[in-house]
Amino acid sequence: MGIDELDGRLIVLLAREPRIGVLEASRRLGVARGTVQARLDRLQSSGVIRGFGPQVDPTALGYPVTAFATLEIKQGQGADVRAHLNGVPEVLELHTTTGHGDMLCRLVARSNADLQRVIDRVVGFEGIVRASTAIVMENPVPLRIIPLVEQAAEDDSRA
Amino acid sequence: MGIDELDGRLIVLLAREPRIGVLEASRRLGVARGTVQARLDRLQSSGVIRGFGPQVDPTALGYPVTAFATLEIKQGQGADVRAHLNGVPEVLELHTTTGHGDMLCRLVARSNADLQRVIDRVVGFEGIVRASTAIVMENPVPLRIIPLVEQAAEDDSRA
DNA sequence: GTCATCCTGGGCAGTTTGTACAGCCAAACA
DNA sequence: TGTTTGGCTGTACAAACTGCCCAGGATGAC
Repeated sequence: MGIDELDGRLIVLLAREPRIGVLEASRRLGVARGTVQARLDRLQSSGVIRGFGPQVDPTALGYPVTAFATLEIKQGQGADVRAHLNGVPEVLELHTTTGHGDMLCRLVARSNADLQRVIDRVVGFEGIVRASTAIVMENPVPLRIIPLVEQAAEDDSRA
Repeated sequence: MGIDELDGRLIVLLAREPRIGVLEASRRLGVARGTVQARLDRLQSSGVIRGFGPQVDPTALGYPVTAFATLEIKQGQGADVRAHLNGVPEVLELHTTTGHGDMLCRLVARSNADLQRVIDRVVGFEGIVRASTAIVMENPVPLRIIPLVEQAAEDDSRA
C-alpha cells in the first residue's frame, strides 16, 4: 500500500519537472523505461497519483483573494448545505469537521469587496446558522506534497 | 489578464482528461494544433496554469486523516513559526489570516492517534501560544477549479 | 528446488512533438 | 480608405516518444 524509495523519487521528479516523459524519467532515475512505466501505472491505478491535471492559479484567473469560512449548520441540513455550496463556483473546497457539526470551506473572490458578495451567497441559505470568515493574507507554505512523499518513502525503506 | 472562452474550454478539457496531448486536444476543441500550443504556452507563461504535476492522494500514501489547525502566534514570532512549520512534512499548507494574527494550517496524519504526534510537533514550538484543531470527517467538495474557470471564461465573454 | 515477481535491455510500428512557413481574416489605426 | 498587427489555419518534416512485446536474470517466498 505504501510507496518505496523508487516510487518516491519518481513522484518527486515528476512534481519538479512535470513536462518530462517516461523515457526521460527513466534516464534520470537510472532505471529501465519499462520499470518507470510499470511504476507509474501502478501508482495511478492504486490511487496514489490521482492524475496530472493542470494546476490553475486562482489569482491569475482574477481571483486574488482567498478566505476560509467556518460554517455552523442547522441540525439535519447538512445535505442541503453541501448541495448549495457545491453550486457556488467560488467555493473551492468544503470539509465537514469535528467540533460543532461544522463545515470549513475555502473561498476565493475578485477583491475584498467581491468577497462580501461571495460570503453573502454562501451564507444566504436557510440551513446555515452562522459563519465566521478568515481572510488569507499570506501563504507561506503553498499546498505541497513532496515532503510527505519523501517521508512516506523513507518510512517504507525502514519497514 | 483573464481567459477567454477557448482558454476555458482548454483548461476544463485538460482537467477532465489530463492524458491527452496537444494534438488530441486540438481535435476535441475543433481548432488547429498550433492554436492549442500557443494558448497553452500563454496560459503557462502568464501563470494561469502553474504546471501539470502529479496530484498525490495523501490517503493512498498512508495518511488518511486530515485536520485544520488554527494557531495563535506570539507577537513577532511569525517568521520563526513559518520556518518551523515548513519543516514538518505533515503540514501540507499554511496561511496567515486576518483575525488574531493567526495562522491556519492543513495537516495530515496516519491515524487519529498519529495526529496527536503531528499536533504535538506542530505546537511544540515556542512562538505558538495556542492551537485549536478541527478534524476533517468528510470532504463533500474536494479541491476543485473547473467551476471557477468556467465562471472566469463566462465573465470574459461578456466583458 | 521451484515458483512468482520485478527489473533489465532490446526491438518495432505508430503517433506526437517541436518548429517553421505561407495564407487568411478581423480589429485597430493613421 | 489603406495599412499594419495579431491570431488562427493548414501543412510539412525530422526527431523523439509511446505503447507493446519478449527473453533473460535476480530476488525472495514456499
